[in-house]
Formats: sequence, C-alpha cells, structure tokens
Amino acid sequence: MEKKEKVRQVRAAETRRKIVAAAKKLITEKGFESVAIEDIAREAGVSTGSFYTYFKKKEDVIEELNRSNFLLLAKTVNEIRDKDLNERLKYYCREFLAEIERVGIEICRQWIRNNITPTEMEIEGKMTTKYDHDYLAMRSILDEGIKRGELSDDTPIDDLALYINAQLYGLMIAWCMTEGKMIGSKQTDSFVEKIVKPVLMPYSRR
Amino acid sequence: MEKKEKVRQVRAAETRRKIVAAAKKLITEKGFESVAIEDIAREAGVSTGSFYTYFKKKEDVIEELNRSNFLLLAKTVNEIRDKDLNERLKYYCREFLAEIERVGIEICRQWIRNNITPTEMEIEGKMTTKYDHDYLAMRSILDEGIKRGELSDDTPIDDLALYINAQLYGLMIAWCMTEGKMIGSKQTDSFVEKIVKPVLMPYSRR
DNA sequence: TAAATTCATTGAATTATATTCATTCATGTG
DNA sequence: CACATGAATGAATATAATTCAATGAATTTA
Repeated sequence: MEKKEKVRQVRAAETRRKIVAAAKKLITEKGFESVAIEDIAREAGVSTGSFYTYFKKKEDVIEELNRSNFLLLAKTVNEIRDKDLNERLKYYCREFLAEIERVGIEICRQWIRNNITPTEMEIEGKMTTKYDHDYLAMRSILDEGIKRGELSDDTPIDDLALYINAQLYGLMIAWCMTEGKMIGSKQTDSFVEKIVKPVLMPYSRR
Repeated sequence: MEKKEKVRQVRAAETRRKIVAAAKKLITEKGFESVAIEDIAREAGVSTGSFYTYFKKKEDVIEELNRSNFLLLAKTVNEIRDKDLNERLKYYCREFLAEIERVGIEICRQWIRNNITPTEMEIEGKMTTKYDHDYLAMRSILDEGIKRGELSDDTPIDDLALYINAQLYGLMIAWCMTEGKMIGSKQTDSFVEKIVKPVLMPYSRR
C-alpha cells in the first residue's frame, strides 16, 4: 500500500491548520462568543463551508486547540517517572498551570465552558470523557506512588486524584475570573506544599 | 407617600416570579442552552416580549436564580460571628456547597459559564464584579479572625481569601464535570481540615 | 490516456433563536 | 371622566450557525 492521495492530503492538512490558527488568533483576541465562523473563515482565507469539513460544531475547534494540551500532560507524566512523588506532583501541576497561561485566558474560558458538561471523545483510541483524561494522568502519578512504596497500599487514589484535580481546576477558574491576575505556574510549589501534600499526608510513608 | 399602584405592582411581581420559576424548572430539566425564551414564556404563560420586560438578556435570569445564593452567603457570614474561626469556615463552606446542590447541576453550570467572564453588577448598592462578592464574604471571615487574634496581623487575607475560594470553585467545577458524582456538602469538614487549615496554618495563633 | 470517481471547496439558502418594537389595553392620576 | 403610564403582546428583525447542491481538481480505473 503506497501512499497515494498526496496533493489532496497535504492541502487538506494545510487548510485545517489555517483554520485552527485563525480560530486561535481570533478567539484569543476577542473571545469565543465574539468570533463568528465567517470571521474565522475569512481570516483563514477559506469559506465558511470549509470550516464544517473539518469541524462538526463551532465548539469543536477548541478541542483541537487543547488536544496538544492533553498530549503534553500525558507525555509529562511519563517523562518524570524517575523523580520522587513530590517532584512528580510539582512537575505535573506546573505543566498544567503553565499550559493555562500558554493558551491564554479566552481559550481557557471556553475550555472550561465546554468541559463543564462532559462529552465523550476519543483519546488515544479509547472513548473517555474529558475530565477522565486529566484525572487519569493524576491517578497514574499516585498509582506509581503506591508501587514505589511512597504511599500506603490503602491510599484511595481515585478519590484523591479527583480531589487534587479539583483544586487545580479551582486555580484555573480563579485565574479566568480574575482576568489572569491571580495564580500562575510560579505558584506551583506553594500550591503543592499547601494543598496537595496535606491531602496526601495521611497516606505518606516517607 | 402612600403605596398606590397596587394592582400593577403585584401583577408585575407575579409575572416576574412566574418567569423565574419557569426558567428554573426548564433549565434544571434540560440545561440552559436547550431552553429557548419561547419555552420559558410558554411555561410561564406569558409572551416572549414579557421576558424582556424583566430581563435584558437570556443569561440574566440566571443572576436572579443565584441572587438568593449570594444573599444567603452574606447572611451566613453574619450569623456565625460568635463561633471560632474553624467553625466559621466550616459553616461557610458547608453553605456554599449545600447551595450548589440545592440549585442543581444545570443552573450551577450556567452560573460558572456566566462567572468565568466577570461582569459588573450591583450588589447591596455597590458595583462589584461577581467573584468579588464570594471573595468578600470569605475575606470578612478571615478579617474577623485577625480582629479576634485567631490569625496573626500580617496574614495576607486578600491572597488567602482568593485562594480558598478558588478551592471551593474547584469543587464546584469538579461537581459539574462529574455530573454531580463527586463532592458535596458532606465532605465539607474534610475539605476544611485538608485544604483550608493547611493554608492558614502558617498564620494561625491558636 | 481518457473516463469515472472521489473529495475538498464554495457560498447561497436554510434554520434557529435571541432581541426589538409598534400597538394594545388595563391601571393609575388629577 | 380624560389623560398618562407601564405592562403585555407577538409579529418583525437581526444575527449567526449550519446545511447542501454544485463545482472542479486530484485520484483511480480501465
């Protein structure tokens, strides 16, 4: 099976990229609600219909903008296997908060809006709900903690992962509500010290 | 100045109440986006135009549904003046989480969507942004803590109030994301013990 | 190579709602 | 009673999102 369909495929990918880039630019500037499909299409130099070749709904373009986010987080968890629990948590939280800053406030806002009502989506081949993915990343850090004896065997990792993630979401929402005035990746260490460690303390073995 | 305008006033109030009740019912059932003004009007037995006699925008009806929330929280803070700091915090957090459960998941979702982008609104005569209000309630609890010597004078109450509130929002958003499966007012005590107290520990005097 | 097929692209048409507004009518005022 | 006011109405308007039939370039087939 040789790769045929060369020109079409390349152009389609290019069109998609242009649409995503245009959406990112405009949404970052003006906010999701204020940007019409027509605006995105014009900015990308395509027609409105083309948008719908690549995205079912207007909101779906946000998923595209945050897919890199998810991939990054998943990757992050693997990269830090060798560090101890505390370091792994810090690293993860820092990446999470850094990503928030990276995508910017308007995209972050829309991400929350989309995710408040969880929808099924395909991540790495499996159908999961969005929050599951963050949740699973955090869960795997804690799980690893048990395997290494950093946490006791009876640590309720499901609850704790959900709980700790909730705290991260809290920072994210506070960040959006205060127009980015509060909390960023710089506060990660204090977040982990004050919020995450106390939650884990009862189960900590070191 | 006698109260004239009796019938009109009463009927107007009644119409408003019917609209709010209809909105609450339908939004709770089907979610904000799925409910059209026409649906609300029909349910309330009025015309679509009447909706706009009482609300500028569709979203404004959510404010109405949550005004009681804010008033309750403000009232709560005053009711618990005699308790110690820890009890006051627990009481406040419990009411906050209880309110989330009370209004239900769909209204809560829309409340977050509205509040992520803070808008100015009049609360008790002053223009404030929405998040300010929750924030001020929490701030006044901590402030009282300093006055009573429960917290040291140099406690950064602005930062801490914002921070602790962020954690409450985190629970709220997690609650919405997990379809109400996680976290409720029952977990308040553990929330305060694990999350709030550790944050305040460095400044605690008792 | 020519004919048939596929598929991205287009933009006008459709659809769905939110919002406005001229009109009507019941209530309040002098 | 006669005029003024404000609430209620619902058809008209406005704004976007979404659909879809037509087009033609790229690809496949014979």
